[in-house]
Amino acid sequence: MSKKKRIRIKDIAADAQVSRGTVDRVLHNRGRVAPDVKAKIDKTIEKLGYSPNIIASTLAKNKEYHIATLLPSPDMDNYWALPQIGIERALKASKDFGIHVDQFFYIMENVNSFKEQADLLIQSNPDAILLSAEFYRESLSFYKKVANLNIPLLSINTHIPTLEKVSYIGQHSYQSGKLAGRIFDIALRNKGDILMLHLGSSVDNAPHIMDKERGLSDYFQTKTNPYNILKEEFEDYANIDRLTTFLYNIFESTKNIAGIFVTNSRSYYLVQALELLGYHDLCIVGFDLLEENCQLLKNGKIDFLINQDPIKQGNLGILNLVDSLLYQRSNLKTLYLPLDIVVAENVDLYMQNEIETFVTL
Amino acid sequence: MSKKKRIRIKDIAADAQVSRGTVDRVLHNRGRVAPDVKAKIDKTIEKLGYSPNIIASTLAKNKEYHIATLLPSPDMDNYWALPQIGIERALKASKDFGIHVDQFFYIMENVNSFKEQADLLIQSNPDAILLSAEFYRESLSFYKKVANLNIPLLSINTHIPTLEKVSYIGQHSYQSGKLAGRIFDIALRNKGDILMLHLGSSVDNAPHIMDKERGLSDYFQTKTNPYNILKEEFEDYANIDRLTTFLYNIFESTKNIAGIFVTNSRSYYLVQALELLGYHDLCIVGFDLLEENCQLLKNGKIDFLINQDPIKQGNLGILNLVDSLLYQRSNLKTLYLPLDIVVAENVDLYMQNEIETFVTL
DNA sequence: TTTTTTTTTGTGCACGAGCACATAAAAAAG
DNA sequence: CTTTTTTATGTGCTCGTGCACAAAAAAAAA
Repeated sequence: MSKKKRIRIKDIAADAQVSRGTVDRVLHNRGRVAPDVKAKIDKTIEKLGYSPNIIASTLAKNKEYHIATLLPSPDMDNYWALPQIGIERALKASKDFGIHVDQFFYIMENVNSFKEQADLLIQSNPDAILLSAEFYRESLSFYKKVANLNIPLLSINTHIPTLEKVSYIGQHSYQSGKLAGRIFDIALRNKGDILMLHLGSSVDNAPHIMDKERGLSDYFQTKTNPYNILKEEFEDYANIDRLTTFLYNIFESTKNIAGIFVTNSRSYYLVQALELLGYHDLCIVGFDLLEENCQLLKNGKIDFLINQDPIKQGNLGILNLVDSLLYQRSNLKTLYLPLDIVVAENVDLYMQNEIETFVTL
Repeated sequence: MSKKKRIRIKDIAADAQVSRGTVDRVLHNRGRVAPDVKAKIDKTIEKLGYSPNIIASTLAKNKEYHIATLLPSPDMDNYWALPQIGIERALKASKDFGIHVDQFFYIMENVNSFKEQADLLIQSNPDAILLSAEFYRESLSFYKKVANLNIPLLSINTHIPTLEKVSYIGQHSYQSGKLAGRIFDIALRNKGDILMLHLGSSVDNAPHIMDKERGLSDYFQTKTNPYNILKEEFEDYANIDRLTTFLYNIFESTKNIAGIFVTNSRSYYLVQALELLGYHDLCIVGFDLLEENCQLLKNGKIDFLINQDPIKQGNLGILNLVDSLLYQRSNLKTLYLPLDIVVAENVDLYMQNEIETFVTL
């Protein structure tokens, strides 16, 4: 509760008996300061403990920053509406700092639209980039182009570990597979087989999906495994009839399935098909708190959802970029967000939080 | 991607052909403006869409705010070190806005120190208050004193619903009891009894603990309950020998206990005692990600921890008060944070997030 | 009408930092 | 020992808003 006032440049100048301008040059390493004077000022700064007033600095700089995002369009995939909420919230908090967000959307599962939007993004000449690269190969060439620009780059949702220098905020996909394993282990009690279901296309070009697969397998590798694990992929998931037929065939050949792991946010499609088939006692583990999924969770049709917090991904993604722009420190690093186990009893609390406007500072 | 510039007071003044000062008076309802002029300016504001630049406003106001906190001392109870992390983080983000945090700590389970610190707090004449009132009766009288001050007041961790006007950020205790019920239901599979254990004193003066109790009971009320639920309270929990004896007696009289629900963050004491007694196969559900608890979770000695996110409670608590001070809007409301189910497979992700410095905007 | 009072409107400085430019001091060239 | 060049240091304006005070206009009193 000491009553010390915040130290300003002016205070340092007075203490070191120089002008504000000289202190300013020392602080920003602009040179043009006599060595002995610089030493003296450095000492004073150390002594008084200066930290810049970001408020005043922002106002004085009067600079505008443009953050460009490159994400899948929410129109095609409900999941991608969630990061938007976080981005919006971050923008609200930082628009007074001169931050603008220019959004570029590509069509999920359409490589060309990715390339196209990527080029448009680069043409827009942004000060920082937030992206989720859903295509492994194409994203590599994008990274290469961006590398020369020397601007902060951060990826969410899809971690490409090949490029360590690119920082990432999002789920630890491998670990989420392991977590799913644990959940099945608790819920199934050594009875029945587990079906791992990829509802979507070109899994081989999406490393994060394969990581989940490995995670689940590895979980059971460490113990004497009482479960068989089946892997299936189905592209035309939105066609419920075809999905139903597809599942029917699986159940015909494998009678013992007790749990199904849907490796993305589309478990609500699966449930529709299972309803048609009349399967009610399966343990379903899926991802993400889409409205549809949550409803089924409450009805007991889905047992567990693993939340990868896409809202927070968007929110922290932008805020981190803002931070690195304003403070021009490259603090960007990789951050794995928590994986929340969501059941009927706590889903509302997660949902409320997602709707609730957070503090807009 | 429209290129519209941010509207300033100056722009409104120009458009309405008045001076900045007049616009300022309209914006702040300071009066002293001719009615027709005010109407004109209001229309222009509407037309151009002004929103104040909080950066410039903060700088110009040059005002210092003092937020006082009244929380249990972390020295007595590790749990209370966690909100501190969140408070520290919030302070870092908002100190440039002239925010100061003055902390008052009371000794847990010592009513007098609460009253004493509460008085000191009021004497310090704060601009806003963050508190956790662990004593039901005493907190009521504190609320009464504070009500006259007419300053923002927000409570965390302990919700006193009797006073609806006091906003709250924290766990939904009742729901956390229900969640524990569900967890036992999944893990125990209709076998054995559940011991609900309060490690601490004067539960009758701590409504949030009683809410957890009700939640657990109610969960099983809705279904044909295969479990017996025992309730026990033990005050001298830090004395492992005595705790061990206490538990020994319980197990002697009740042979069928399969799960233990520790209603606060002190499950690591329980595990110490259970080790001495040689019980290894019980399903333990506790609260909060204390270092000690997390270690036991990874070792498999604790099965589940429910995270009430005390860090976020402290963080959002302060940030909300900051928000209401800076924007002088009373946006304070009650927010129930998510209840995270934490197991060995996701605990590290929660811990990493707690250590990791978040964006300091 | 003139003077006084009241109401309305305009202006200038401050907040703290950034940056351009002016001035002063020291070093190099004449 | 000047003059020129280089280096070092100081000053003044800017950002957008808030607020005190000055100035002007209108209304009331003389």
